[in-house]
Amino acid sequence: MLQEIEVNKNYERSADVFKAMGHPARLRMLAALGSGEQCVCELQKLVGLDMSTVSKHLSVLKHAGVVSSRKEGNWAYYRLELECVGRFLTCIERTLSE
Amino acid sequence: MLQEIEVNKNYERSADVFKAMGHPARLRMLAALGSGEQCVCELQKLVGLDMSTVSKHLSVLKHAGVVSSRKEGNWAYYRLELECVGRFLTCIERTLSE
DNA sequence: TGGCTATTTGGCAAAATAGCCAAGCGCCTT
DNA sequence: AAGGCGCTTGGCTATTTTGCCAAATAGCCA
Repeated sequence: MLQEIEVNKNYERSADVFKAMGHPARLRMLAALGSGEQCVCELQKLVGLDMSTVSKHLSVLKHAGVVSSRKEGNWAYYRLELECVGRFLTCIERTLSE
Repeated sequence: MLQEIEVNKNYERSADVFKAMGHPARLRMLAALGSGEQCVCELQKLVGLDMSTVSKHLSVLKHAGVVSSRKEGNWAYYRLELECVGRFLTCIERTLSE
């Protein structure tokens, strides 16, 4: 069943959320964050990109409101803010595999 | 509640879905398609962009598997394929408004 | 056939994005 | 204080995306 969706609305903010998630590395990091917060160093190992690139990716996600971060000593920990990511990702994969 | 998300997986395809949805005009058209299929001409009036631009936007969505299309006479009708869009959009808006 | 309509495609310029390296910042340890 | 570590920021280039116009395609109707 489809829900009621408003057409006459500003979709800028929501589009930013989608855009933020529209990158394989960012999506993989979000998947990892699904099981709890992670430091940048772990996420960097996961995606195998330059640390600075990872940092910028995370900043995109943070700006869009998908994740939040906290500092602890030298480390920065990122956490998922959008709790429905997993469900939607599952739905996408189910649809794609049809 | 978060679902189990696999980390070691190819997120290229899913990322393409998000990327496709990551544009205000495309998101607005998807919102419209939430209440049933529409011809390109209607969607064009909705977003107010050049017809050719709208056509390209729709082709992005179709390529990603978010919508499908059928031809009938002069018209092309587009339909939503990803049924969870509405739910996710609602979740995003709820999260953004916190 | 010819003209009209709806849509798609090609091509282009402007803007946005992704990746790296180098440099900077703040905290920690010595 | 000095150096190391984790992370972020600045800057650059290469690539991708967006939007328009113009042209092509295809169906409908007189």
